[in-house]
Amino acid sequence: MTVPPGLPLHERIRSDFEQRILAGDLAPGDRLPTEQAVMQVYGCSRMTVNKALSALATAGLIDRRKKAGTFVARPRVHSMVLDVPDIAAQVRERGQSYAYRSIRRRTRPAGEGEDEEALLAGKGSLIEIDGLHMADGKALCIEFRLVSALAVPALAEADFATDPPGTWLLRHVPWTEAETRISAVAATRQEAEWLGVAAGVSCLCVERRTWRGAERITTVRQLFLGEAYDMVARFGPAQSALS
Amino acid sequence: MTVPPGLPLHERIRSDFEQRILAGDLAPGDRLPTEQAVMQVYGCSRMTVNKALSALATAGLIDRRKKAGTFVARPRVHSMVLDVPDIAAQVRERGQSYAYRSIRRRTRPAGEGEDEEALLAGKGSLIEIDGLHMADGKALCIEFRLVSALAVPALAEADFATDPPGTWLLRHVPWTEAETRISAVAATRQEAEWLGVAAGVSCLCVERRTWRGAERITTVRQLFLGEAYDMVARFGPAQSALS
DNA sequence: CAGTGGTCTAGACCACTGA
DNA sequence: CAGTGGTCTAGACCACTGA
Repeated sequence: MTVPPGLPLHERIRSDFEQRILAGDLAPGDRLPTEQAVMQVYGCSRMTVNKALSALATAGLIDRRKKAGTFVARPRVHSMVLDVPDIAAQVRERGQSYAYRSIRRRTRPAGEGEDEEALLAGKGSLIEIDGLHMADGKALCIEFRLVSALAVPALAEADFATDPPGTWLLRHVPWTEAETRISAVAATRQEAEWLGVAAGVSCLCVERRTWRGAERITTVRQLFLGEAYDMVARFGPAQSALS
Repeated sequence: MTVPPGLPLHERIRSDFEQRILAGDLAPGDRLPTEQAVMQVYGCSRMTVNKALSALATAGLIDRRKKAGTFVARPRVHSMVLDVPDIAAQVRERGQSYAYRSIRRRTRPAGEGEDEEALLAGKGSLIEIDGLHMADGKALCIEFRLVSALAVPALAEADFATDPPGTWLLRHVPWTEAETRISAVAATRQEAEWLGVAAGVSCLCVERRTWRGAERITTVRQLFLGEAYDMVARFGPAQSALS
């Protein structure tokens, strides 16, 4: 009864079990009461209980099996929520000035036989956009981007004075799927020169491919100065699905 | 009617709208039919429609506002699902042999005044576990770990012959929250020596802090040889909540 | 075969909020 | 104030699966 009364009943039930699980009061493998039992405890209908427990099952906190019952799930290791930062916003948040500086922008045919480029271009050509993300006038990240000209016809008239290409694309070509690969590389001489550091400096390399439905939109390779940048991933057992 | 009949109705409704959204047939900002309208189309009760659309709202594909209606959401940029790899499993998947090689294992008091260590140790001491992840006898990753002795008393008797410390901890001390920080660093001379490479080589640095409820469990810093390793993050608009 | 969760109905009252 | 989604009920039938 110390619970805020504004909360819907199904959320209160969900939250109650969630807390008992997170506190370790209910350990992995433990059996939860049946829906019938929970109904009686909360004095509500079965649908309300089902809604609460289904949410926990979707979130991966519990496993439900017919006849057997409901059990606290083993924690899953393999997925975390990764915050993908908006570079411009993040730079400004730190109180620095942000700027995008273009290195190259041109349209060209896809390389012959190169699967990756051909896949991206479809039956059209490629738009190549390379540039630097600057923080307080200093290079923070160098970015090499390829965009399918067919998929994004409006790009020809795009101006990156206000928004860098990534932000522009997000605003104009909503994507549905993306794949990001993260690794560490040493900057090549050319890359280091653009970044204003010595060749061989360690960089965080982010490669991202983006789709809209089945259609490939863009491929980008970003090299961040390793010390100046990092990414944070958080995990609460699929909390994102709950709140 | 070409739909597999085995699918529950609410999932079919959800899937129908999901596909129309992902295909771009319904664009961000577009309004979906009201629950009343969907009821009539599918010839079902409102609860069934509500279950389908609520799932899409939870997944972030649609926004629902009273009186105004239901709308296709703008794609969110800021969260992706990061696959956190189980190093041992991943090495074996590549057909290589996996081994964990201990470098150091000892119990010591927390450093004085060091907030991070003190926080982790609580009122107890720290267990320090450093080691190498080996693939086919070659070092792939060096790992520096601190564990709260209070939080994990069973660790004293743990044997890492079969499972490396990370896997052991996961099996024995289910965590509820973790925070991962990813960056690129150059290996120090000492680190490079353990890894069997030249000093200054670029490494992917993964730092993770793990909680169980409010209690800190472990802190780990892993240095992967950048070329030998990468991480993949995928995004479908919170698909994880759906499937 | 009996207990459990999965699904669905046909209603109801309400809070919110845009017209 | 009227339309919309949020929540909840008191039932029902069913599929699954462990005893």
